[in-house]
Amino acid sequence: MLDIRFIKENKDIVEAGAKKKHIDVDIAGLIALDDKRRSLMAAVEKKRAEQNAFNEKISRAASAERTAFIADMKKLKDSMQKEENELKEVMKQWHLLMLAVPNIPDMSVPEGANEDENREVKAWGDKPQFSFQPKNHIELMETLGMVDFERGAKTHGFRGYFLKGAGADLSWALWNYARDFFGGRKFNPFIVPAIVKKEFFYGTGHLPREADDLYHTQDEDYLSGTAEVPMMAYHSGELFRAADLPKRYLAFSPCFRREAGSYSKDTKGLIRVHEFFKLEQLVLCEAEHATSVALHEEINRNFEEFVESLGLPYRRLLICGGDLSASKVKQYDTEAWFPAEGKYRELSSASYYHDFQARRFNIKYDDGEKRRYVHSLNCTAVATPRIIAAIVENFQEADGIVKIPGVLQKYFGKSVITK
RNA sequence: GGAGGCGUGGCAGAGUGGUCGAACGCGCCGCACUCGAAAUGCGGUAUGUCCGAAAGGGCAUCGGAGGUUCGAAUCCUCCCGCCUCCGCCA
Repeated sequence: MLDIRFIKENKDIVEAGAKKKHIDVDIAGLIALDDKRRSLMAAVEKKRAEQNAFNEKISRAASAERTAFIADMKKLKDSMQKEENELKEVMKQWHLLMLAVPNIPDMSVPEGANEDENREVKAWGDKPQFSFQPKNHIELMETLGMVDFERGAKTHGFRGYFLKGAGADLSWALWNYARDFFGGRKFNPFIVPAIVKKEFFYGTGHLPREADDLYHTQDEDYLSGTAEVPMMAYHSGELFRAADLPKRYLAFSPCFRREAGSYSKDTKGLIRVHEFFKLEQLVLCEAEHATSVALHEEINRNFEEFVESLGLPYRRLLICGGDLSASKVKQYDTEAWFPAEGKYRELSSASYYHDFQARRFNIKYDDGEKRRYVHSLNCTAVATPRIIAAIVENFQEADGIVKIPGVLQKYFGKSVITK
């Protein structure tokens, strides 16, 4: 959600932003509707003022006089009815249009129609060179008894999986390592609900756009695909002091994604699954662009350093306008190298939103002079099991065993996974 | 799941149809008194939105959404949350 005053004063910027994101939105129509909304409000409020003034008279009047006054008031009320109904209708349309206005992408976001035009801006690490044909994570993990897809499909269905043995242990090791790694960077650990009220998905921007990709319950609640939703909802409607900011959270939750519309993609393995676990970095900060930018770089670097500490080769993608969702200002993805496939796959996504989400969640802070909406940002800390697939593929040996990265060994308890 | 109770400003707590955006108290801010502080006295102290250069003014808001009424914190309906008891349960 943008500020209507900002939209009116910066019509060209808003329109150019939508165009860069390849989103159609009628800004001129919105502005015309807003003029209508304001004139209707003025008319209705004037009559209400009249009515309020009269109410005082009625309460003071003697009963004979009162009857006459009340008759007058009935007339006034009837004359108000039409404008009130019109205003209600205009407000409804106005809200819909306001929700449709996308956030403005940063200058540094490249032009581009879709994900094919995302820009690689950095690559780190040496891709492993194997003297043998590297196996994919499916074969490796099945052989090492880390995963069971067959019973996963039997139990859950398509995309189902069980992690077992070293697969389960490696998950716990990664969570615990991440908890220590990010805890050392001033993040507060949280375990958050995954079943969340529908309204909050509008706040983050996941609804209405991604409705098909979300599971929901018979109570009309939704299962969140990321802890970003409950973690933002946690502070909804709250007011901070500037001194309390920034807030840094490390939120752990199960994540549920229907993966509707991607039925033909990644149908095997642990890359694309219906449920997984994720620790997410989420930050709320003061409403300064420079602060948002600095924190965005920081939380993205946090993840890169986490991946570097594991020794996984990766690249950083700068997401182009056409692939940037409506609510975001800018996004980096971190992709790890998957040697068996011979390509990079996403491990993390770091985004900032300015006050776009905070307006919808009504999260403010008092800067000493006035109340302002906070800025919000988020970035993956670690998502299992996808990162496990990256680890086993990169650190496999000729005999099918997998070496555990040094930093993980004390959490995993062993330095190698063998049959 | 069943039964009952409750939701008012930063806190506490009145208010059951009419000058109620809301008493009293606490807290907080300013001023006075004081060398200073405490105590005391006086004044101020919600949010959102619209108009306005500003001063100021209008409107809305008593958990949320609707409704009844000339008029709703107060009455009605639905929803949400909290508390107590019963049931069930990791």
